[in-house]
Amino acid sequence: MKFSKNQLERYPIYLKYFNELEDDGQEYVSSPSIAAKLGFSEEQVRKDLQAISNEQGKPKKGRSVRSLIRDIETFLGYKDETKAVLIGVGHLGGALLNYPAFKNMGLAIVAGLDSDKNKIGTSVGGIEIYSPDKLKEILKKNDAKIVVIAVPATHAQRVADEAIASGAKAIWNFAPAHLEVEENIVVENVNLASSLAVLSHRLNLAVAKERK
Amino acid sequence: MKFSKNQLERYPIYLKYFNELEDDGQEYVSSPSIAAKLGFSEEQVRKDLQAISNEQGKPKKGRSVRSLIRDIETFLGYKDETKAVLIGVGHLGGALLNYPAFKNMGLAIVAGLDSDKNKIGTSVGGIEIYSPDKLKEILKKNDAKIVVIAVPATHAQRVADEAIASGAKAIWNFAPAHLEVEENIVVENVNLASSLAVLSHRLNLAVAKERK
DNA sequence: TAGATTGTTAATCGATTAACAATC
DNA sequence: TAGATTGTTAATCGATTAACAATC
Repeated sequence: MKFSKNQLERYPIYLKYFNELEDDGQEYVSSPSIAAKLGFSEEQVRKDLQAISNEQGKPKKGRSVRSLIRDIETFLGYKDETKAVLIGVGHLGGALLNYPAFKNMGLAIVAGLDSDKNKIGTSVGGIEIYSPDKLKEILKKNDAKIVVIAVPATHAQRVADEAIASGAKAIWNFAPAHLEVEENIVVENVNLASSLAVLSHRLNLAVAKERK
Repeated sequence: MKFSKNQLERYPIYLKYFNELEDDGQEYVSSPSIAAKLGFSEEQVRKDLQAISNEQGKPKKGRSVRSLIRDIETFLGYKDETKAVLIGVGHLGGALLNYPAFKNMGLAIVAGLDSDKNKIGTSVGGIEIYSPDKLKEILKKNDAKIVVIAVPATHAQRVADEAIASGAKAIWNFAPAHLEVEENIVVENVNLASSLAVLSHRLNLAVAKERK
């Protein structure tokens, strides 16, 4: 089974919703109701859930909320802790170190790195800050494969190169920069400019439509 | 011409690259070279650029870097300032108020709102913080249509409802929550859980491949 | 039973890729 | 001129949607 980027992005959205349903004490949920709530088509919901669930849905009832939560969490790897190192403890990096939701997603940021001597040795969000030259050591010691990059765009490529040289296999890039990496390295960009481009374009369409 | 989400997301990536080329003094750029650099196909690059550019490309040379920059900036609306109000001046909200790149994208956050009395009246990243009950007034005074939501997930829906009731037409949602809004309201989510899901899945595939 | 919902197979749609003549 | 690159039209591919029998 192959999962497209769009499809993968939907699973955390389902999971969020199912957790709310469970908190409300709801035992079963049907594809049509999920579709209506989340704004997807019901066929898509069925396909998505079939692809990752072990338990069959029950005609007339739907699927067990609890088993869906378990199956999505397993699929997304929320059950086993994945370790990561963050580079760049500026405003954004600091916010990421303080982001409480990561631990529910199985992501543990084990260290923050920053070249600012005033930051080294302090801790942010309960996570210790080290000098960037400790990267290799820290990755190795923790068997961490993910590096989160939150440095200014001008430094992002250099930092990425260093991360890869130090053994990183995946880069979660928050810097507004395109990174060139060898093909066996995974890069996922959180590109606010791209997100804003989508927002602006849709807003313009909506405004134009209203004027009509 | 209709623009897909994916396509819209590519334009800021092109723009970033073209700005680098211009800084290097390069006058023309060809689709094949762009494709090689950014990891897109050359057909896609040609289609994307044709869709938004006024100037034709020149066989054997490519397209004028300067005119591409101008055309993408115009298309993305970077030339005229769009105003927004941010709600939730926590770690993430504070980072957004300090994010310098927004002004290059034509986005001006004119105010931050937070219910914390210790924050009200202070300024973060040069932007003043107000009480949330000032939302309507601030949106109106600035003719702002975009509300940036950076509150905890549990408050996000309520804040979104208030924003819409106060006249917001678009919501840039950084809270890890699915928002239900009327259909004429534009919502763009920056969902770190979704982004991480893509990263993790690809990393798992890459690791599995390596083991083979 | 009737009806809602499932799972599966087929059809559609849209985005991406390929092909190729035109051009500097 | 030869060759690289363009713009455009056609083909392919993959994701989404539709259709429908099976089932509780």
